[in-house]
Amino acid sequence: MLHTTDHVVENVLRASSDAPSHAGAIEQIAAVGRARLLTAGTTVHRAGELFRSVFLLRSGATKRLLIQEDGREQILGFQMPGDLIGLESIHARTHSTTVVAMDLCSVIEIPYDALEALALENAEVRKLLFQRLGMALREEYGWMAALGQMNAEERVAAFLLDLSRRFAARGFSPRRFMLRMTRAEIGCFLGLTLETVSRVFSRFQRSGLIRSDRREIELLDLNALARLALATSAAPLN
Amino acid sequence: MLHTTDHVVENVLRASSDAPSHAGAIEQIAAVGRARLLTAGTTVHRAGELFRSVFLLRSGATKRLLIQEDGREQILGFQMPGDLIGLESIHARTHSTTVVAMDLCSVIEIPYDALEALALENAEVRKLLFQRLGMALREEYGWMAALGQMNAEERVAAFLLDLSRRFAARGFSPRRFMLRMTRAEIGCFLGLTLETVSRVFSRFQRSGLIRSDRREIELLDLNALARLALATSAAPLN
DNA sequence: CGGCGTATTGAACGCAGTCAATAGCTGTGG
DNA sequence: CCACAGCTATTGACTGCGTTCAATACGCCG
Repeated sequence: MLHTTDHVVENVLRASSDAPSHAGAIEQIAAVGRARLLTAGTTVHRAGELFRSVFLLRSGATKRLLIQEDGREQILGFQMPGDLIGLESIHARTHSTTVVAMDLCSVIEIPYDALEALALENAEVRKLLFQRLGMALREEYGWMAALGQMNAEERVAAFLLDLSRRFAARGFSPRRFMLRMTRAEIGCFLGLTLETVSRVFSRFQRSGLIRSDRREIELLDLNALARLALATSAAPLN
Repeated sequence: MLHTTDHVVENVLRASSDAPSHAGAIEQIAAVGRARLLTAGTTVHRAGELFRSVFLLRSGATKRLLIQEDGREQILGFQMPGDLIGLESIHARTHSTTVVAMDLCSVIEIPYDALEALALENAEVRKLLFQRLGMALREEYGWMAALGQMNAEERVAAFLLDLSRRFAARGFSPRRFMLRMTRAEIGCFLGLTLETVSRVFSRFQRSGLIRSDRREIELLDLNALARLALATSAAPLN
């Protein structure tokens, strides 16, 4: 009941992603791949590994991270069903980031050769690949602005609204959802500590902006949150 | 003598960029475009504008920025000769960022139609477009990690090393170069204030890491700087 | 029940921001 | 030629937001 994963599996086919593209192309891509099941904690791909495949996330949730030599790590984003994983390494030799399954994930591995062959004959697929790459870059720009300019409350608001928007794009409620990640992971993504994230959640709850009970979140005042997170990341320009 | 722009014009043909691609493809792309000259302060493209063209920077320097509704702005990166501008908006309706010339810039405007036609018949060009997009995304990941995890000194060190690496890739000295941007712009890029940037420069100079005289920078101890900026942004993994 | 991971909350500290004063460089006009 | 304005950079003093350290509570699963 509380798990959204199963629903996602059913919904991903019609609301494959927030990409402004036809579902057709993504299904054609999926058709040339092979399904894999990943348990929580296993990697989709790892930094330094040779690039061989792109992955389509069908169900579950993953996080992308960059691990520094000194051990510090930065979470670069969270992926949802319908997202393509590893696209940024196309025509590079190796992966530069690591993507880890946060729970049981169903992915479709699309070997690079098959993807290129498909892209060669299919204009829709070519278009989708560029769209997704460009979209990822534009989203990253938004988060860079968030980390560069916003204070803790604004970052958390932008984060919640981003999740809301992405859930909505997949046919789920934009007001009520389950967080798949810990406070520490949210902090690691937003450049904050887990304590600060927790404090902001509490503050938001006291001011009536959200209702938060551990991983369960309800956004009570989307407008107020949006006012806090004026940043572009929450409301993409394109 | 102190201006590097002229030299860049001569050098761009053989060291077109830090992209791991043949110069051939970039020249073929340039061939289908039309040269334009932009004075300092004018825009290459503006957020919200319809996407029509990609631009190849031939000489000069530009900055990409995201302007929030509340007026705050974040600099997302600085472009150097050989860089492609606007690629992230391919197959999107509009541009989401603004790119501004920081001095006299020579760019080649490549209309989208011409670029697509070229990409259709030329595998090298297709490959280059994916490489550049992926590279931009991976660099952005590095800067996101910098803003999320690094303190002021580490960020400035990473910034200087990134410039150094990019100048070197274009055939210039990696140890001695001119900054094209003000302290305020560096700060805006790194999520710091201009005062903090200035203080870090002074501290680096006192510790013998750099020699800095207004816009002129000499990196005296690249190793020490690299130790500060362990982050991936300065030393790409791929 | 007890142990472990996760979350909340408090108190004190410190890094970077803010405010402010000064200096230096550049170009302009008297 | 110097005076002056405007922009850029440097440096100091103080403040404050978010971190750090620490204690406690909560939930889940053996």
